Amino acid sequence: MAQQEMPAVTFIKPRSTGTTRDRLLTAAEVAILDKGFAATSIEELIAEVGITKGGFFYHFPDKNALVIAILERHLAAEEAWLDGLFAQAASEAGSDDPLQIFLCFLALLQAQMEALPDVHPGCLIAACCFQERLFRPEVHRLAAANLLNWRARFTGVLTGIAAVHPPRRPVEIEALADMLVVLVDGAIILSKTVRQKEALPRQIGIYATLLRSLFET
Amino acid sequence: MAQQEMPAVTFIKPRSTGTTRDRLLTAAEVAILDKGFAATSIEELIAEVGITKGGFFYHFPDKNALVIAILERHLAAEEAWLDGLFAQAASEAGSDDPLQIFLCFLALLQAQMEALPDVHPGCLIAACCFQERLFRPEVHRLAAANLLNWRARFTGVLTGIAAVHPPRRPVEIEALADMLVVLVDGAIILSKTVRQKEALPRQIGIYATLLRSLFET
DNA sequence: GATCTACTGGACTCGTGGTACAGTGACCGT
DNA sequence: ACGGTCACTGTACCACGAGTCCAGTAGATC
Repeated sequence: MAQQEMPAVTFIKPRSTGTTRDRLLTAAEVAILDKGFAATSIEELIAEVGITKGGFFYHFPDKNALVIAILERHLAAEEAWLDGLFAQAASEAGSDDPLQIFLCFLALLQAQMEALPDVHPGCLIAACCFQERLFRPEVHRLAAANLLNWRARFTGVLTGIAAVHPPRRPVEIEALADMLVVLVDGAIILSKTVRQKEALPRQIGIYATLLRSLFET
Repeated sequence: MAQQEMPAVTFIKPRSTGTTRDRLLTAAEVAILDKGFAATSIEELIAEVGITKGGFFYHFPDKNALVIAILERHLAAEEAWLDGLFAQAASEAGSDDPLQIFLCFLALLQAQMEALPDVHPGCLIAACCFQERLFRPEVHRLAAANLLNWRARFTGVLTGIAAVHPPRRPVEIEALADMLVVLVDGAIILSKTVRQKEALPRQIGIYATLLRSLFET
């Protein structure tokens, strides 16, 4: 059955950088953020990476598994990035005051978002959120774990701040922690939709202002 | 070609309420919010409404046109709903102070979100945002117009407030207006993802607190 | 030399979007 | 009573993408 022509033209193109699996993940992540999960076809991914369909299904049992792998890789990277930003803020704040350190963190975050060349590419978690039934529960669990992680992180920081600087008005610390996450996700939607990349850094800035208004003496 | 059996069994089932087109829109809106656009098949919609594929394409040239129609209907309804809430707030505030009226509006909004039986079904605009390439530019334009409308509305209100109550700290009024929209969209993502319906009303509440912190004397 | 890994290549099924078009029952104006 | 329009039905058909199956194979490892 198999025709005997061109049997040995394998591995001509350079494997470029990273493993095939990793390059698939990267190509898929970019494509999903750009145009959504459903609009991203496996055929387009394998064309970009330079493998065949069989090769794709060798790595991932289905499209869902691909999303799960992307999310796992993304969450780890984000964790490291957040740790780095916090460490940098702690060293640059020039103070031990948790409020000053957090404000410094927010300024760093804002600066990074401002430095993006284009509107923020989007939030994987949000993208998953609106595709629910396309995914297995595992995807949902990963997304939830990520948001709860942010919540826990910022709740800890804000609790520390409130202990030193009693808030001017009673606030639920956890809701205030959620607010930053919510603001980032919401601002990504806004900036993508109205095509204004300033929207995201502006929201971070205003969050800092409101924190000052609430905690600073 | 056409077989002559069962020719006249048409219109047996009651047309239920509303036009077929409207019932299609409603079914599609619910399904899209529930599981996303891509996961919503035309076949499933026509089965629910009780028409055939030909009937669907009689009303809409394609799936995109369906989304556009849903968005248009939704935007009009939302406009009316916002007008109603503002009017109710103005009459219930017991004051001419724009800040008090806006705080009353926020309280009403919060109460409505609290009263939802389940997590908020989701934001059509956000759902569209993460499906970009599946849609024609028209869809994107409608979504952007909607967000800009909210922005204009709240910017007007907040400008009026700032004129009477000079803010404690300098803030960009427009960013503060965006913040409410951003908070609502972001909180919908949060509440859907971690399955906590309180997240949305809590964010509205905290927005009100922060406004007080900023504007109240 | 045997085995394992990471694929290739091709054939096939199924679901869904979308096209095309002839027919038809109910209603509406004349 | 007649013609036309509206709102569909019913059927047939194409394209495309997900996913399955599997035999073969180049290169590295033991």
